[in-house]
Amino acid sequence: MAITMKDIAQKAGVSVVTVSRAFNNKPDISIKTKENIKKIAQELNYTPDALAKSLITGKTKTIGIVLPAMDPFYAEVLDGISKETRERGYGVVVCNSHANADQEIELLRFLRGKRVDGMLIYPVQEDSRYIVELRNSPVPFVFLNRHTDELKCDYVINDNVYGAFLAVNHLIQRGHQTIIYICAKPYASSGIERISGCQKAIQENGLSADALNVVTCGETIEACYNLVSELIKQKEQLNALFVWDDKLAIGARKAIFEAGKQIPQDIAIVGYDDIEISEFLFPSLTTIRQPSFEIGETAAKILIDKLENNGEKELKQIVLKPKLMVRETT
Amino acid sequence: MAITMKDIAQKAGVSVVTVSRAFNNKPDISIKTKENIKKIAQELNYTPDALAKSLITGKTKTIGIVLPAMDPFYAEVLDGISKETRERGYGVVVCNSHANADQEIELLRFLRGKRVDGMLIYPVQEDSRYIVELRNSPVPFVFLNRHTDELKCDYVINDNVYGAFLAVNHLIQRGHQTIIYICAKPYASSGIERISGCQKAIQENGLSADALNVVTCGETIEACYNLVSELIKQKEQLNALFVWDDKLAIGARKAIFEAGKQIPQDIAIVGYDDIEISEFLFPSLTTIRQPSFEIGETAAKILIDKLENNGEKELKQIVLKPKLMVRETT
DNA sequence: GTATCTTTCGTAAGCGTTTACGGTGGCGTT
DNA sequence: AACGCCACCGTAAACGCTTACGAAAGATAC
Repeated sequence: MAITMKDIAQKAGVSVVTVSRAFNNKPDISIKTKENIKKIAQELNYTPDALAKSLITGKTKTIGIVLPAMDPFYAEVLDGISKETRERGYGVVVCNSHANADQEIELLRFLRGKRVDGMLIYPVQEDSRYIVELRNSPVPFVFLNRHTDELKCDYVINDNVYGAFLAVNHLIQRGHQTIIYICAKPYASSGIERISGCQKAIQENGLSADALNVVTCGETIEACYNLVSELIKQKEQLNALFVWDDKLAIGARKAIFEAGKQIPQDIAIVGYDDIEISEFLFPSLTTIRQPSFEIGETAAKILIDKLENNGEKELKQIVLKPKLMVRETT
Repeated sequence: MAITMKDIAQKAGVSVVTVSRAFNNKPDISIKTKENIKKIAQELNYTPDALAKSLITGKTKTIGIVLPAMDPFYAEVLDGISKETRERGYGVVVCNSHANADQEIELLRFLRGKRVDGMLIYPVQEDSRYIVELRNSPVPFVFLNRHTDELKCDYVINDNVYGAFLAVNHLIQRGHQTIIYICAKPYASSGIERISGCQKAIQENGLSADALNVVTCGETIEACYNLVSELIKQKEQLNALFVWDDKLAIGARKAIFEAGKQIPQDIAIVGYDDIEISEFLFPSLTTIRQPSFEIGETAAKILIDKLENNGEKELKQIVLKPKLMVRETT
């Protein structure tokens, strides 16, 4: 059994209430008693029971996080969240939905059960069940890098339209006339927006709509590797690739090199995210930098602000601008 | 305010106890009442308060996880843990110590406060404060991929001595006479063991001790990139590199390519971990595969087994064998 | 018709905290 | 001597749930 306040109270010859007050540094306990209590707590290696405390205060000082996967990109988002929550005295419960809508719902319930004060959610968006789940939930939340018209809520996203525009525009300015977009999640808000960003770049540069070719791909490196290998075999004029994210771009690169083609001479390639390794690939990867750390940090800030001034009802919908990082693959 | 059993009890015209019993499917509640209660709970979108439940049962059905960082390798360990915990009905609270001993201690306390049933710990091992912290803690735990002589406890590790041996032995058999080991954590158990594995390979192949050169490196890709760039400038005979992990190996590759050298013709390179992207680099990375997923899965299994048969006192110390993955960089 | 057993439910207590409120004793004031 | 005040601490109730125990009602037995 763990040590409780009762044990300390007994040993100190005071009541449990006095012990509680001593820990919370209330002014109506004498300094002597406080010190004595703290000394005894130290000796017994007492750890306060956060469950009991939360039960009564109604606050857990914890926020729940739901991510669809755990890869370098999400890790950076998580670091941003961690930084902010740590500074503000909050703990986090991180959950991985494995990009599965069922598990996502389960996790939402799990976190509600744990009475987290708020949630940061990177929804899968396979279907819209998560929306009814959230609508019926009393727990405040902020979306990470996703939004939906079906639910008015706070979010922090990067401007996917603009990001995709930057990528395709850059490829066109490098002289490419037909561009293939390898898209992993055409159903998610980010997918839809990026496709429209691609189209915008095509239009503004006066190319015809069929200059853009959107291909759907699985979310593993291997899937992208296989897909690009196939594309190279089939298409004669494949010379500009915009890939869903940097991770998949690694698969694409491999397929290109193995086909004996040069990057960027034969085929140019642009990724998305700018994860840490992108800069250190050889040739280094041209990509669209998402402010991943900042997305996490900002979302956490908005959520905690909201938790602490309960009044605040105003929606915060932040759109961060991505940035084109021109490197050696274009 | 969230819905409680009291609300349901009122609406159903029964007592709170009956509601509790209905949810736990006790046999002494009529089927009719059970169904009615469950229907009402559904309507009100009731979520049981896990805090209150845990307070009284003494179990949270949650295990705490402390990781020193969040990168592709740890993500795989985490996936292994997730799989096992999910199947056994446990939730997880994931924490990142940022390879910082102070934060690690804080997290250990945080998790104890949250009354997790057990912990899975990947200790930083910068100093030994975590040991006294754990010694004074009533919470069962299992170490992930680390161990120490100072504390008799359960762990699941990969055989670092053997892994390093495989790497260096492979380089020697490829004809290399002098080998540089770029080591990131010479103080941790894994670091110490890998260095000794390197030495063993040197000895068994009849080379003199100074054929091995251990260099300490920071833990970022950039640090390794800078280090290897310097090494190339300084050393004439640098032709075989064994690098701490695959992530750092990416930095090393870049430095080598930029210096105009070829891999593996001029310089051969072996990594450690075999993260997903290693296979898809070009040239693909020869590396030592750690069974990362399995480490997480096994550790979780041991911990939960221990939690569920309280009797079990026997220490489980599992050593998994790493595997040499020969690819194109050697 | 009484005794006994079953089924189905309620009452009371408690998990480890916090918070509102009340009480004691010592001191200064008049 | 009576009063009030302040510093310090205790009592009681509550948070939402579970568990042990008991009780009311119907069913079964003789």
